[in-house]
Amino acid sequence: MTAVGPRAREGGARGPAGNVPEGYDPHAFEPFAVTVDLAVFTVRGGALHALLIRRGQEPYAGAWALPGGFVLPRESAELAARRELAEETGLPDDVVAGLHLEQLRTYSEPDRDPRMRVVSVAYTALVPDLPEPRGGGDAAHAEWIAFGTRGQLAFDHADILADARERVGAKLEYTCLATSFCPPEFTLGELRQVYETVWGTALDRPNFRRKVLATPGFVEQVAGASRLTGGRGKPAALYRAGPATALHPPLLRPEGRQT
Amino acid sequence: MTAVGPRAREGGARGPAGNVPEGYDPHAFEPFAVTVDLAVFTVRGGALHALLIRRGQEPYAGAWALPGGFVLPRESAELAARRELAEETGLPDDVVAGLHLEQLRTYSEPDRDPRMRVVSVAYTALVPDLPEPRGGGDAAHAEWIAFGTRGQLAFDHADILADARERVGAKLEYTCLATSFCPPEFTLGELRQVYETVWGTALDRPNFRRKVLATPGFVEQVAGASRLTGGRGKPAALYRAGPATALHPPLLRPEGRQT
DNA sequence: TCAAAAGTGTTGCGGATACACCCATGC
DNA sequence: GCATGGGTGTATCCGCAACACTTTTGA
Repeated sequence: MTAVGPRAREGGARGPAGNVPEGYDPHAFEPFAVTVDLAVFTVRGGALHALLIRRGQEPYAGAWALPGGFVLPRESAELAARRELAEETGLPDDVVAGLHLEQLRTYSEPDRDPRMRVVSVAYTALVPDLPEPRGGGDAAHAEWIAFGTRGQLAFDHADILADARERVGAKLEYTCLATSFCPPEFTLGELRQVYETVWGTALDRPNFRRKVLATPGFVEQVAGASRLTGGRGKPAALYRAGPATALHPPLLRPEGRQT
Repeated sequence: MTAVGPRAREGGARGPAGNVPEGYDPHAFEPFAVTVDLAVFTVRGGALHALLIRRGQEPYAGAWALPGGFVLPRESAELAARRELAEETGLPDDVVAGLHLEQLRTYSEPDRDPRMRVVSVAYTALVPDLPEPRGGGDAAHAEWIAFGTRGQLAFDHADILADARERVGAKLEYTCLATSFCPPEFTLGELRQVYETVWGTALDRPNFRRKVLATPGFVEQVAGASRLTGGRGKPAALYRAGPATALHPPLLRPEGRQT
């Protein structure tokens, strides 16, 4: 079974990546399956949640797994991730099209799937607290699980989820992505809770407010609108996500780091 | 031709990523080739250089391309990248084993290679200014090219190289990776030149020195050793790379950004 | 009247920038 | 001696953390 193609490098006709030697037969060697895995996060009730799916078959039957699926022959990995996201979350396609999807990393250990060689491109998505993921089709099996609640995850999905969580925490420091966790209109208190939940830290309210407002394009005030948040207290002004993507200067989490 | 496997999702036996539906035939669909591409950088003579290879065959015959190659059936992508790096640079295997290799991103556009579907995992490596890459085998074709000098690159390799360069610039801000560009023992002036070259900015010498020395584990002084650098001037103390990997606080490049 | 949350003001400390200044070496 | 690069000291400035304080609502 050993591949003829991959080793064909004779005669200076070497194959740099993205390059196929002459006489290469696509079917001559054991193929790689290429899939996408999705680490979809939301903030719900002061806790970080991930979208997981209960597996119904071996291997890892009964375990939780990340949503995902195969990359189709004429699809980029990002498109596949977006398609799967729409299927699993039940969100309308146009909403999914506007979501921020970030490529996390590719997992390619030879034995990560016991059945065959599967190379998986992992993506991270941040979504607002949705009513419920039950949209139709695959979404029926998906559930929001509080981070760290469930035990073992299938395959290497625990690694992927941990990597994704770490990345999200770091991203909040120097990008405007926190607004992706919020509904279209939100208060600064809600935005602050996103940071506090992901970082597991309490932030100084006045200073947080100043920093956010001092970054041009991070948030834009919705004229005249306000909303009560905790039931009590002064109604808070409402804001929309602004056009900015980067955060200068960054919003650093206090104290080295805490998980 | 259209895949039976990838679409097989009937009966709740859905296939999350890293998961293969029952009855899946690995050879039933058009396979994906999985390769690695390497963006290898060095600093030579005050300019950033990338390791490139001149293509000898169509498509893109005569154009420059990134080194890389196929991931073998029992190999992770990182291992493949390390193996290719050893082959292309002619460095001894044990040196390559210690080098920092970072996964950049995966490129999966369906038509990035006109011949077949190739999904490529790109890696970035930072190496000291080596004598010459001519070691043997493939390395004979590799050359260090000053960044931006050569015109069109093959495939989407110009995108990959640009992404890698951007990432390297950002990484210098908050990691200790700059020492990877330096020989085992180096002066602070050489380290500063790495930053100045990659960022294209002049840095204040005294302040740079203080920042580097203020970060525990970034560099360690080699006791008693010193070396002349520009031929003239006071001999500079020699330093080794320390055990630290992260930079707290970060070493920010002045003024928003300049390419 | 009290609690809770939003919003504003102010102060003080730490760190970085921007220099001035000495040291050692080659020409 | 002078140019060149290494190394040290220092004043000023800016940012931000920490906290006090006012405002507006529900109970």
